[in-house]
Amino acid sequence: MIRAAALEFNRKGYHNTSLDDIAARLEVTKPTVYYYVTSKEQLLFECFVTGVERIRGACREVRRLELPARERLNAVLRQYGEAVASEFGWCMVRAEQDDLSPAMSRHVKALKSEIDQSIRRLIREGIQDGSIHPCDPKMTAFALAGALNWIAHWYREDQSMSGAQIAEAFVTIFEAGLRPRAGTPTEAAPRRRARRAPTALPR
Amino acid sequence: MIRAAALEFNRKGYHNTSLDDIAARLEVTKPTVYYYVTSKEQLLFECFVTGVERIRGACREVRRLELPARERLNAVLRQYGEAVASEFGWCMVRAEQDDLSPAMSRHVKALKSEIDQSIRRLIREGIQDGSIHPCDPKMTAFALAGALNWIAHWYREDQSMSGAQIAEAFVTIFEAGLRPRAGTPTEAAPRRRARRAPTALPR
DNA sequence: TAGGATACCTACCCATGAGTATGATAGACC
DNA sequence: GGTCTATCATACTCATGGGTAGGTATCCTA
Repeated sequence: MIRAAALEFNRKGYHNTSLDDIAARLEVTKPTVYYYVTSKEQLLFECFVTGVERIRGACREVRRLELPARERLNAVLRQYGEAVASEFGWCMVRAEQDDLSPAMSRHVKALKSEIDQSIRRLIREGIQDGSIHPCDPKMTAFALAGALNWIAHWYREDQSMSGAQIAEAFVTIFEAGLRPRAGTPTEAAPRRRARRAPTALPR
Repeated sequence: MIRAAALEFNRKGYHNTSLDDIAARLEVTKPTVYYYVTSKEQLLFECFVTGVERIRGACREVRRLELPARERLNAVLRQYGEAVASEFGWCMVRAEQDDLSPAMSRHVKALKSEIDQSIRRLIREGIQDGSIHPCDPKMTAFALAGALNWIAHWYREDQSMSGAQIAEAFVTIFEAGLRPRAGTPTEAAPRRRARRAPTALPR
């Protein structure tokens, strides 16, 4: 039921999906849907919760691990990425508070905030235990979550990479950053266009 | 006009904003709005284009610069971040193809793809000229764009940081990555919880 | 000062889609 | 064989909101 809703929201967006569409996918009629749920927004909410629970679970899991915070963070990010690439990713990421009643909206916000705080905490711990380079935990958490959330916007099942592979690739990028490291083969090219800067950088 | 629409979409989302709302903000009535635009979706489209043009401009600008590709990329990312933090950020980022007619949807997709390709190209060039650490250009571009796009979801004008400041913070994060670098003071703590790993990492 | 263009209004139409009233079928249990 | 409950359908109601028909006031120009 909620899975059918998730798949349909995925395809056409929340507002462009009618309950008749969802009913049609299940090969029943609209009143049957209302036999199981009380409203369309409840459907969206359930989809959201289903997806988000996986991430919350991962946050709880890593508490028990005796690992540097960066590795615990990576584990959470991997689960996060897979969750966003799942059929509930769309709902998790795109469930706007505008689409929900104030009560449910508060609930959604609370869950999102909890995850955000977990990530920030892991970053802070990582800075303390030396496994993460000092940075602004808030901005960094936003950057990480944003990159992963965005997966829901471009990823579709038929893609060549699995959710896990994407998550892994992202973790690698986050860890390393773009700047070349000493001791890594980087083609050692003599920076072709980099002779000088005749114009100032905009901004 | 399109600015008013953008602000209203920002507040309540596209589908939850009626043309009466937009008209009310301008202190006119709905037919007046239709005097200037032909449809609601055209309004969304115009907002989108307005925001995206800034980024396209930045992509063109940096072509002229004689700088390592990483610096040119950073310049684009800064403009990108500021654009997303602007009043048109919401429309740029959230304009779903589901909400637009096939023709406009194609147009939107083409513009988005153009920017995506520009970023990938800069990454490839950076890897070649040695200013960017070897990585998967496609995934990296997705990660960068995702992190920046996500700004539109959480940033609101009254925030303490300006769009430029956020963009700058993000560029720093992307460049450095999370891993601590040799020679940087990182509290040099003896990785407190990191004695051993009694449990396997999930996944 | 007539004619037209610009900018705006009041009052409507109508398709869509969320949600419901009411009743049918089919198995379970007595 | 009756009735009770779970499951589902037909056939509605009704608010919302995109879009339009047709008219008016202002102002510019000839």
